[in-house]
Amino acid sequence: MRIHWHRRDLRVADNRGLAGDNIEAGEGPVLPAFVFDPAVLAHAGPPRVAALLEAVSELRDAYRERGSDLVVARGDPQTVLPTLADEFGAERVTWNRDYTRLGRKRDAAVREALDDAGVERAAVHDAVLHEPGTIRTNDGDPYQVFTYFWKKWRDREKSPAVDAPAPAALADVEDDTPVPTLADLSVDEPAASLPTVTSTAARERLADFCAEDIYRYEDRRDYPADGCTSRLSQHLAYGTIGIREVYEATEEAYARSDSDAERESVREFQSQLAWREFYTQVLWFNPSVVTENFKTYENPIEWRSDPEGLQAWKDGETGYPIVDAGMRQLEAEAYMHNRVRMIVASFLTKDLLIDWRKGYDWFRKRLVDHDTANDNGGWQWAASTGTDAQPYFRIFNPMTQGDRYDPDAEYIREYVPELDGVPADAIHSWHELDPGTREMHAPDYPAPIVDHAERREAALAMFEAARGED
DNA sequence: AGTTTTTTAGG
DNA sequence: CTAAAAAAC
Repeated sequence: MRIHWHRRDLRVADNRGLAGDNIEAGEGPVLPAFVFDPAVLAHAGPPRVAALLEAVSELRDAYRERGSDLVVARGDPQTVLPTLADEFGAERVTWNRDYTRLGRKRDAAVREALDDAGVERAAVHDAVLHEPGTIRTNDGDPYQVFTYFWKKWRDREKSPAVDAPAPAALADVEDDTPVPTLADLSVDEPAASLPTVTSTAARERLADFCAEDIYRYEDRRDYPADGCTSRLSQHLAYGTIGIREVYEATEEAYARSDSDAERESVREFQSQLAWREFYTQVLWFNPSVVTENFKTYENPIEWRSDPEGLQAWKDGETGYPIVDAGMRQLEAEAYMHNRVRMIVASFLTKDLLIDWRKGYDWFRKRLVDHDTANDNGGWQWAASTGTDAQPYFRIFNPMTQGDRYDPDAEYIREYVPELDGVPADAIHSWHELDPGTREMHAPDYPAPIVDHAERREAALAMFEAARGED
């Protein structure tokens, strides 16, 4: 018997480790298991733990429908897994590889514990189409620039989705250990209304997206009021859908297109999948990026300490409407539109001049779809500390961005009720209205807490100093 | 995956 | 004079 240890691959279909793809999977049935690891849970906020519980419950249902069960345990995996192997007489444990620093440390400890217990084990690449290290520059180095990575990624052959294991391949077991509740795990009920994070929801979403919105994606993905993005991020974060299945659906959409514009739009979406894998390989080769700048400047960057500014940012009370709308969407839905993520990240780092780590930590606790590689890559990009760091090109003007991507202020008004009924042109020129006019339009909405033009200069000076120039 | 300033074109 | 394009940062 083999145990498949589920982590961020909470599905039965298109699961390479579960299917025993490309590994010596051994004889006998597969016993699926999930371990609630306090160290991992401590790292997540309520939205992510709630989503995890939902996904694990549905996974268990899927196994029960197949006449098997998901064994649920709690504790440190390095002690739990050898115990489970012993209890069920499993001679082998498999899992899908985790590319984060924390995950790799945990997996190394589990490897050692299983070796000590005389249990065989194998880790499988599953979460990405092209595993870290397989796409390199012609000199053999991992890519640090997306464009060239993308060209190779796009042209390389992809492996197909793998089938769910047949019921006969699964262990005939029953486990009456309940999936823990939030209370069992001492985690608060999330304040946000969360998306459904299950394989069923993921498949529906993928099918819907590929039927229609994928063809508008290129033109409309940056308009947060449009809602034509895939909304697959939480599913990719938990693995409630497999990446090969996602890719195949986009290829089918490509085959159905009847114009170059539609084909380009599908490719544009696929490039977003490639961004995910680009940042995954950046993280794999540079595990310290979770806490350190990817790019080293001559001198340390002199980020400011501004607890009030940070709090206003978190609360969505900065007086910059698009920034506040984004931060309030995060609070309400544990989610934020990607364009707005860039805007609020630029605002924190380039207007408030606050260290990106403060923002990254907030996102990590709040976002239901948090993914270390993506979020860290995004934050370091915005902060000009990541790959392709460009201080001059990465200072967003929050008014211009709002005006350009939410021209009718539809998105802004949805999340900032104080601005309900205020004309779009007043919203987009909020920073230059005189206090009396602001008071007249929206007495409860704050004035801008900083002057963007001034802070833009300060940000440039901060990077000049870091670069060691006068 | 940008913004601001300067230059040029057009009425 | 405005608006679009190009250049600079």
